[in-house]
Amino acid sequence: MGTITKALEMLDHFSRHRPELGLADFVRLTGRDKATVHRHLVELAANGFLEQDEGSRAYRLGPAILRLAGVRERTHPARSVLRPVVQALAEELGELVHMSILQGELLSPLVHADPFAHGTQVHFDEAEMLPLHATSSGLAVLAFGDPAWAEGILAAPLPRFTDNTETDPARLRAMIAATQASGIAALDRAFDGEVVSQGVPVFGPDARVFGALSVAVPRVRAGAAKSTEIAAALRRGCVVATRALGGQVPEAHRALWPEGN
Amino acid sequence: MGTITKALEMLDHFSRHRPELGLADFVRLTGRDKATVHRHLVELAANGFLEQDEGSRAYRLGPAILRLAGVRERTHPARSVLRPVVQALAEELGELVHMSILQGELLSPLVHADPFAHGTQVHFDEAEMLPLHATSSGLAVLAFGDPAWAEGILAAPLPRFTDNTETDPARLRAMIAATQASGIAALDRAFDGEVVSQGVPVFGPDARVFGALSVAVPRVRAGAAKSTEIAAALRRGCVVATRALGGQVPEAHRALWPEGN
DNA sequence: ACCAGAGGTTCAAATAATGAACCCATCTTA
DNA sequence: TAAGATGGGTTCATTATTTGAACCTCTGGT
Repeated sequence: MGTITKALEMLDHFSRHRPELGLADFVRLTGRDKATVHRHLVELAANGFLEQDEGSRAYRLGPAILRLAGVRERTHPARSVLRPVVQALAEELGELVHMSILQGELLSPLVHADPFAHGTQVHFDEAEMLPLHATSSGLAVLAFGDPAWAEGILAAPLPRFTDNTETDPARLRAMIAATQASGIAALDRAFDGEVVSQGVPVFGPDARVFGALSVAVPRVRAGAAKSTEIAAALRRGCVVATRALGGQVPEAHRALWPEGN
Repeated sequence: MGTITKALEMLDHFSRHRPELGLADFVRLTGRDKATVHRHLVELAANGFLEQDEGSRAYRLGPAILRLAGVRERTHPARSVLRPVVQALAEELGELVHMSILQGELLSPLVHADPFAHGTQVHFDEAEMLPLHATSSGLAVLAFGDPAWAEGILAAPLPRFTDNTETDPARLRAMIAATQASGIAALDRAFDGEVVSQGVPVFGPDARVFGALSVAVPRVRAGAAKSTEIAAALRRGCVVATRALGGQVPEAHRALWPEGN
């Protein structure tokens, strides 16, 4: 392992619950010699990747990271980063794939790709906001977002879009539980009367739900084999999209969407 | 220079105008051997600090940076990072110092510190939004923000707060020019009839104005000596605050607020 | 007055970084 | 189409940088 990697890996030890770490903490966490660790810390700090608290001498993430993140966001915004991911999935599956981000109590479509591989296609409007309880994307977000927040959504009156739209909180809770168990949300004609869809959550920094990735198939083409194929692709997609955003899958759920790497 | 620094400095070559760089570009920019540069690039990419375009093989800033920036923002938000800067300035000068951030066409106070060193104090309300044309903070932002945007502000009717509030666009343009030349905005009783103030801009990522740092003094204590002292402190403050935010002073104006380092 | 644990430093020994030369594409241009 | 130029990437002996045991100093607890 190169010196650069050793130094950069130290940055990974910071998190919401560990905002500051001292020299001794790093020695424990890395298992490396104190002198080595100290030199790495000093060098990271000299470059602004860490800064040291005057009083406690503890280290925290530095401002240089903010600057670089600003550059990345301006030059490669989430949308342009996710587009190739969505397109690759769509081409692989031959079906419509879309990525939406959570905004308040609705999902806002960010990118979609339709391979036009078949005669019948799913209609998708990027300007239309998606409800949480009636789409597979939404179900995925409800299942892996903050539970108290999800309860709040279920508590409000829920609109019905088709005969298959579920609006009963108790049954929705069961569907959320099933999604939490499998890692994949699946809905049959709940929003559009001709569409069957599956979705996975996508996580942002600090392992919070950022949005969802979903595949929508015309009912006429849906089937067990196709469903299995899509689920497998989405499991990968969850990890790829999360990684592209600099996000991370919550530790507790990591087994649901195995790391390809 | 350590290996870590060599690798990290490569990240600094990315900017809005240079979102992607190839191996040969880095060789030119760093002057180092191609093999060395390549190994550094690979190691940075392996840690997610860079990612490589499949097609062009060029490198761009990677998602790991976003993740770390998210952690830093959650654990050390701008306000808490700037508080010690503002407090140190206030104690050094014995006067009220505040930092405000630009929100639309007004400045929103973020932190302030009052050393209570004298009998007469400046009244400061953190809940009150500050106008751009009548405060030194605002003048600083107008002077170093986007010129077209600043013109738009001057084009609208401007409220008058005291007898000294300047509302004439032509005269305001002259004051902006003076601020651009000196690097310090100064106003005498333009917003509060008893207060004299000076301000400097603070820049965020990508060298755009983020807000302003300002010192307000009761008119009765104002004077040439004090004004000079404050200006010197603010020149430093601009650089310190900008750096704390991960921002950068625009290249063209760097001489106005010399780097302490 | 002592000990434990923190941050930080030193210098010989050893490991990891280095760079000249090389390979293989693709793209220009003669 | 052949020769040259440019770009990405790799190899391996040489070299220089990183490494870690021991040491220093300070603070807080008992």
